Amino acid sequence: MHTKEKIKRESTELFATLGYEGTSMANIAERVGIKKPSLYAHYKNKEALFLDLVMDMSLDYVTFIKDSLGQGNVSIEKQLYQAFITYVHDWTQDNPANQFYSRFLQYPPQQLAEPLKEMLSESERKVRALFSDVMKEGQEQGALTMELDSETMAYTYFALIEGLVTEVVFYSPEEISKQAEKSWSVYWRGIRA
Amino acid sequence: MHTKEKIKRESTELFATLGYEGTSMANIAERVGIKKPSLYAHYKNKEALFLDLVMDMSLDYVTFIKDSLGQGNVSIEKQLYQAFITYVHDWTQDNPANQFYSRFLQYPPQQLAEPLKEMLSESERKVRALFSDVMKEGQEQGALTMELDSETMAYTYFALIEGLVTEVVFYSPEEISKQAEKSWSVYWRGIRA
DNA sequence: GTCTATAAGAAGATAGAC
DNA sequence: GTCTATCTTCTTATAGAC
Repeated sequence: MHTKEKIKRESTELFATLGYEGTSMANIAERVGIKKPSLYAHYKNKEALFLDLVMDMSLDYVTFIKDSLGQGNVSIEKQLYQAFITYVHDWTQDNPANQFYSRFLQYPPQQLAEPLKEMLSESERKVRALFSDVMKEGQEQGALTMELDSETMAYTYFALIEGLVTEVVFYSPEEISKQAEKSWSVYWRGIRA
Repeated sequence: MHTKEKIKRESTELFATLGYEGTSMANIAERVGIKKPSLYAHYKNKEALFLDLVMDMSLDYVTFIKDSLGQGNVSIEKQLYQAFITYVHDWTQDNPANQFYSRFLQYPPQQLAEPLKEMLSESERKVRALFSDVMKEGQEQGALTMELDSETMAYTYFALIEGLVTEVVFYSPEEISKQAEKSWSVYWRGIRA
């Protein structure tokens, strides 16, 4: 089953770069090093292949976020800062899996919009809940302001990260990482007690 | 030349919804109410049509931002807040032109990436400079903190807006507008003097 | 599982009449 | 400027041999 893994890896990259319609089965087969019809021995059709990738992504995403949050035995500020920087860094790197996730979360192929949104919304909900808890803990510890509610802080946290990642259009990953440090200080000033 | 306007309007909507490869010339012609070959009397080919739309967008974008900034005879806080809310509101509405702009800024069709980026980078640069100036003025007036530089405040401002707009994937425009108010308060706490 | 061959259709684009 | 007819190429997908 090594071929199937190769199909996944190559098609992830192609879909992320060229989009769903922009990527052809012939295109994928060529990269894998097999002929086009051989793909159909592994997947019923293009949609099935694509949805299999989406499934993988949504699982990996939650794992990635949990890891970036790290252990709870450091200060809230450190914990949030670390996850913030890691997230922005990894998401702006040339990482096909992340690019795939971001792209199709925002712009799914229309006929697959429903199942795709269903799969990914659940992941996002989990991740946001995770951070909302961290914020609440921070408030209890007296590290974060009580003037704002924890959901707002979590929501804004994600929006800012999302926005920074989007800047890859104009800036290099290195510039964005530098800018992320500065934007963090704006955000931290905004939520600290 | 009424037909050309109709072609632009309909194709903007289709491209924004279905993407570049996902939109066919037949598809556009049908919406316009003409036959496919008639399109070629107005545009040399699909790429030319698409690039004409991009050109329009980049012009409209700068105008829109200038308008949302309003006159300078109110407080910096009001001015920034107003533009912030307006931007998020308009960008999450069902507005084909804005959706077109956002989509292809982030994910251009690969063969058009170069000319497209060239056209849009210039608009973005202008808009950012506009805001950087407002921030500097705010610092001189003593309304904004001197601990941060004006570029950082401007950059973070845009990143946050971008991120909020991205949330349309999960939330309704109304929910996002509400959240934008709250995220604004985080941001304002972060930059005020 | 992989191949060659091929079907069936849709894509972008052109020729030439009106 | 718009049409019908057509070309060429590319698309997804299947049949059937090995």
